[in-house]
This record gives sequence, structure tokens and C-alpha cells, in this order.
Amino acid sequence: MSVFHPPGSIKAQSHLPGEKLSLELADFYKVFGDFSRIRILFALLDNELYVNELAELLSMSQSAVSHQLRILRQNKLVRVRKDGKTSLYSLDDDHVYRILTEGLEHLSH
Amino acid sequence: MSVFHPPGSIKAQSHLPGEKLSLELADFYKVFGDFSRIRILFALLDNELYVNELAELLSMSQSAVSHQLRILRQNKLVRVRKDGKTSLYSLDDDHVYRILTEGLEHLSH
DNA sequence: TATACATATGTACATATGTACATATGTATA
DNA sequence: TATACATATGTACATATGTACATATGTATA
Repeated sequence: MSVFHPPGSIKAQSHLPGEKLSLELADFYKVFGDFSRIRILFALLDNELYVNELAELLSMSQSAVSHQLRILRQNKLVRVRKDGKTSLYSLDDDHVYRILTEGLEHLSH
Repeated sequence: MSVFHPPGSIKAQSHLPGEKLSLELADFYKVFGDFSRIRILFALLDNELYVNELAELLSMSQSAVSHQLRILRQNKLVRVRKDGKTSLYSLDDDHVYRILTEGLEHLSH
């Protein structure tokens, strides 16, 4: 996977992403780091769902679901499609799908 | 990326991973969701480093680094190799590398 | 065995964060 | 315009979590 430098060389510095990027990445992963949001993401893995459907499916209050959807929206993990007075949510792009898959693989060793 | 069911069908339930797995996944991603840990992981991306090297490189206290390394160890993101009174840390496996890469890709749209 | 040194860890505390509760916003229908 | 309804959001609060500080643990050398 990568070439190792002799220990002690501290060559890593050159590869370190900037502080700003590291912070953005951490914030990005933080979004995945919550039980409710993970369940919402999995529910949307192959379905477009309404807010109330998500709430019912996951036994969460409508408020809690909306709050988490907001975070998912702001971080571009999900997309909304307005349909009259309802809102249809779906995953935003394939990265989300792949990251979830990688995580599952890691857990199953 | 996936086949959409008509909205309202709530077919998602069948695909939902169990609560236990969802919790484990969330905990796994939570590990990536911290500035200090992300920087440690990037520093180890292509180097095996001592604790004190990490501390110096990232301008963190030895204590803070050790605490975070412990979390990374427990979640199998890094590996330790004892070398006398020092400890050499490296990434545990390729999933870690790939997950970091996916995240970077997502951020750059 | 005594000492120096690298790393690990216990504890306290400040801050971050998820959720409940209440209410605002926006849309369709009469 | 009034009403019903779905969703979004403000706020408070309990809990989770990262770090500083102090100290324990483990190893090499004299």
C-alpha cells in the first residue's frame, strides 16, 4: 500500500494535508459518526423516502429526523426533492455509498 | 447506483443493518471524526512513526497523542510495534487508507 | 538495584452534540 | 382567506468527548 521510510525520518510532514482540509475531513466523518444518521443513510441506500417514512421506519420523532437530515444535507450526503408539502430524501452521491460499504468491510475484517 | 422503489413503499426495512451493526459503524466513523486523529492518520499514511515524533510533528502533547492513539488502536485503525522503550505506530490496513481517500475525493466534489 | 526516559493512563473539566419540546414555515384544499 | 398537514427550526438540557495535568508503567543502562 505504501513505501515506508526509515523510522525517525519524519518525512510525513510533506504529505500532511493542510489544517483546513484536515478539519473539513474530520467534520465530514463526524457526520457518519452517529447512530441515527447511519440508520437514516442505510434507509436511503436504495430508497427515496419521505421524512415521516424515515421517522416511522426508524422509530424516531419527526423533529429528530429533520434535525439529522439537515446535518446530512449541509454536508451533501443527502439530497431533497420537494413534492408539494412533502420532501423526498435520497443519497447525494456514490461516495456516500462507497464509504458506507468500506466501513462495513472493515468491521467484518 | 441503485434501483429506486416507488416512494411510499418503505421497502428499506429489509436492507437495514441491525441496530448492533449500525452502532458499530457509527462508532467506527466517529473515530475518523476528530481533527487530531485525522492528522495522526495522515501522518502515518506513508510513515511508521514514534509517539514523540507524532507529538512534535503535529504540535500536540505526548499525552494527547497517546490518548488518541489508544482510541485508534482499540478501533484497529493503527498498529503498534514495540521497540525497546519506544513504540512505532503505523496504519492497520488498507481500509483506513481507502476511507481517507474516499473522504478526500468527496470533499473535492 | 537505581536512574533516565518513552509511553500509557486516571481524572477533572470545558466544550460539543443529539434530542425533546414547542413553534414557525410552507403548501394544498375548501 | 382559513384550515389541515408535512416539514423545518429555535432553544434548553443531558450526555459524550477531547485535552491538560499528574502520575503510573515498562525498559535500557550503569
